[in-house]
Amino acid sequence: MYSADLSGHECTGADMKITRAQVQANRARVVETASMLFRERGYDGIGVADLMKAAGLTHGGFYKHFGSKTDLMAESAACGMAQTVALTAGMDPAAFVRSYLSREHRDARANGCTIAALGADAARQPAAVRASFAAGIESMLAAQVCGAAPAAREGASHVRANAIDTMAHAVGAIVLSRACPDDSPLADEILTVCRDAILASLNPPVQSSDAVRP
Amino acid sequence: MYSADLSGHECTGADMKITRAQVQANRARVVETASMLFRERGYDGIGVADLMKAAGLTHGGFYKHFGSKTDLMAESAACGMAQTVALTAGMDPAAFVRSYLSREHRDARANGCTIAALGADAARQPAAVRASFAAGIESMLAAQVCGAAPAAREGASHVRANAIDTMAHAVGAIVLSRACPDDSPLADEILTVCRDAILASLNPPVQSSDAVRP
DNA sequence: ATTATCTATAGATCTATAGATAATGC
DNA sequence: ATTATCTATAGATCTATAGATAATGC
Repeated sequence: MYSADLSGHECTGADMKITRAQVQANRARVVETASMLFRERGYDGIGVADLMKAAGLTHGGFYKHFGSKTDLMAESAACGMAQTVALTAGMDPAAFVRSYLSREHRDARANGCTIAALGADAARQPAAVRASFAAGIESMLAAQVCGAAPAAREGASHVRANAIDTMAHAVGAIVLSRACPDDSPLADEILTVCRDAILASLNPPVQSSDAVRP
Repeated sequence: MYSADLSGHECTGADMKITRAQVQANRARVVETASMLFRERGYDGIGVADLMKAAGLTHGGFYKHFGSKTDLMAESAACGMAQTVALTAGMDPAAFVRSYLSREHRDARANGCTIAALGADAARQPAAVRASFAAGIESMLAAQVCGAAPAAREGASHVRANAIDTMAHAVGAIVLSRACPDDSPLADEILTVCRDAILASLNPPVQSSDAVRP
């Protein structure tokens, strides 16, 4: 049901057994599949058997790769956040904010920000999962995702604070907008109001917009 | 397990049957209990049987009160958000922000903001649940929770935008902080950074703080 | 020989329903 | 007579494990 065939393994159903590299690839595929399906349905919204099936495997094999479903939550969260860091690396802050607070991002949970999709779920999970989230958040801050740049004018010590603040602001906007019904005017209003407010906070308050010209 | 006895019904175990008013009270108790346990454990984190037990009833009776678990999600969300509106009514914006972005609120999910606890869960639920969230968000905006006040200086049409923006900002800070491990320095840093940023946004940027004096 | 995967299953759960029981309200 | 609650259960799920199978890697 969940879109195409993520499985990319060439060996057909019956003949099982597999090179060392295939084992690694199978494992990685489970992690990537999980990172998407967890974002789509929540940690309690999909079981080990369905995750394995979506990755093209049977569920009995799961425990040869992972100690528990919780372990996979932690690993797939790291995978999802690394994906976001890679995807947004080198974006300028305004471009990042525009893309993060877009309808496209809001409506594509499975490939969107892991924190917005699963942060609240993570709060109810064991420490290992939350540690993975904290590490992922730090990696986003280090990558200066979330537009840390403008704070430079106030000194380097505020760069981090501004990045944290912008990240929280953006995450909250997506969470709020997603909680509303599809096609709800409020859902879109939240997105545009917050997008404009965050964009405004990226620019020195008094400065006009001609700084954008090269 | 879940704290005291919410049940407040005087009739002891065996003798069942109950006045009209008791029926209403039983139903209300289920809704209130659910609004807390859902916030604590998520919509998929507690079942109908345990909810009913926590309310002092057996699970078979559930479907005489509610059409489905989904119906209870929608109703208990409205209950939780009405509780927050009542609790914060008349607070000035700065006081609200200080209390919302406190460690106490972050660490008390069961009695805290329904949107921060369940907004991401709601996104995966049927339209009825999300409609309840949209209505609850509107009621918070109408109550000028989230510090709409300072926008007045820019004209009434911006009051609503500022309230939306502040709500998203605050929700995101709680979601982010809760995703981190207990006692994580990052969890507290997120809270204090965002609290200060939101408080600063409540005051005219250039103005000093002497306006606080009566 | 090792091990990744498979089939099959144990033991808990979960939502929802069916039918019995006993008190209210006409 | 009605109905809120109870006990009991159907039918699906869920996590995790046990043991069989078959290909890799020494």
